[in-house]
Amino acid sequence: MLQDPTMTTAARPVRVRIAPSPTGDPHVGTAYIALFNYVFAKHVGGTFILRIEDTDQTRARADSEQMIYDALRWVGLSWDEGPDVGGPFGPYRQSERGPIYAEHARILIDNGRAYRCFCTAERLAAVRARQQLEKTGHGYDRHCRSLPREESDARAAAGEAFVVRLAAPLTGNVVVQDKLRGDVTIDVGQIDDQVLLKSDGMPTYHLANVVDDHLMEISHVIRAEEWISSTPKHVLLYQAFGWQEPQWLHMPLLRNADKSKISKRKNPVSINYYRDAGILPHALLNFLALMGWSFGDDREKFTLAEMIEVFSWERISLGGPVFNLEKLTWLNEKYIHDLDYGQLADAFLGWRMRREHWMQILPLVRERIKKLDEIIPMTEYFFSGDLDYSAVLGDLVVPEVAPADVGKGLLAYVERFEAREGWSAAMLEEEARAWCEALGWKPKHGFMLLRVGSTGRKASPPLFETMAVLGKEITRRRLRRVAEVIASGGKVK
RNA sequence: GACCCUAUCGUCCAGCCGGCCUAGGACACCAGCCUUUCACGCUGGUGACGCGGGUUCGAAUCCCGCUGGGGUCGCCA
Repeated sequence: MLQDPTMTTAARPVRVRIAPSPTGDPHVGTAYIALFNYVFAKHVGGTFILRIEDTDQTRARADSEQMIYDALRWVGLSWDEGPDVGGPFGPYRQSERGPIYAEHARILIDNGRAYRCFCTAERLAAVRARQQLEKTGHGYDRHCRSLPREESDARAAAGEAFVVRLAAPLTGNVVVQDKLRGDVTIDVGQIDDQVLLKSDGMPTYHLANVVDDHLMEISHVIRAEEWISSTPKHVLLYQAFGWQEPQWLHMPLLRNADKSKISKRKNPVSINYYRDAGILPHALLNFLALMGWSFGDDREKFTLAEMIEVFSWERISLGGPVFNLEKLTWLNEKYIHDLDYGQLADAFLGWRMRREHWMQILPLVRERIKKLDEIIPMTEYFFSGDLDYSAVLGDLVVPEVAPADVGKGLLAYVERFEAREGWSAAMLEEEARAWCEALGWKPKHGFMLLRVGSTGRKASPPLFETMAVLGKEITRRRLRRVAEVIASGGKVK
């Protein structure tokens, strides 16, 4: 009788997870991977878990976690276990699991599969620089690996700062058995003595991920392709602990039009953008399902329930799918047309027509209207996605600056607010003034550019208040797009 | 650069356990029909197996090489 390797994992209850890091806007890639985890789990009657990977103290953002919950629920995905709903394997927030990681790092030090490293950042930089120069190997030079245990213990006890590193095997191969791609064999010479525990006592992704997946009894790790090259390290960790590996499945990466990994420089990536731009949640989810997966017949529009019913890994294709806004829009149109009038009214009123949204807009226009009938025409750009700039092309200029440079300049402003936390009129204005100064543009020219770019008009309520209400997602998209319009001389629509 | 993944229309997918493929569907694009307008809808069209070697009676389908694309090389995830 042949042994089916999948039988061993099939025997385990299926438990899968999405493990986003709360470092910014809820990413469309998170929804994408969450979808496949969710659908697979539901197809086999398994459990879908949400775990928050917030081990990077410096990057975690307070509002990000809530936005992830909201965005995932908005598209229609819900989890059986997670920080906000609890569950038997908690806590589900890694920042609350510190002692667990420390304990496990300790286990590895004791069994010789990890060691303390006291190297300073400066020494590491020097090592890296020399490797660069001599074009020799790469990675940590294992300087501290041979430290006697007594010395290591003593220095740690004395309070010297250290990290814990994986003692990767020096010879041999590691095989990653990927259910989607077959066996991937890597020479251990490629594997670095990866940091497991940072000097602040927090684990790195590699340790936290492996420890949590094991403790939470995750049966299948379904994640994006970008993780495939660190998977051998994870396999090594499972071996070091003596644990059973989960089944690995690496999904293809969503791409920009130029095939690079999807990024906000080239594509809207925040789920909130699609929401604000008028995309229906089910349409977004359906579209994501089409990225790398096919229904089996020619069906392109289907419900989550239908997808769950017919789901199979065999229908995954591995080429990186380009996220195509036009096709999303077409699918969304189908969803809109299938709504009855009552549903359409509810969808529309629940969208940006909400009272809270009007309460932000009205203070900007009240002084500017004489009759109620002026409100809609005057505020139309608060309810649009992309704008038509054909009538204002002549105003998208800065005196004595070439269009290409005007476009580039505009992008520089976007970069500025991207680098800032929060979203407020005050911040936007501060950056705008500094931006004009840096470019040597008169504020009136720079500001007009921002005004026309974000509203499509020469006349608007106070610019920065307006941008604040428009929101980061819409503003970013419009400014990036108008930069293209300018640089192309109006060719891009 | 090293390692790894990947490769069918511009884009998303089907086909890939070899013949039924003069390669199918969808988006976009073009043309026509419908229509007082616009849109929807309908009909048709343009358009791809990256290249080179094998294996085979026969290859988009299997094997090898090349090339292209992507990812990863952090005390970020």
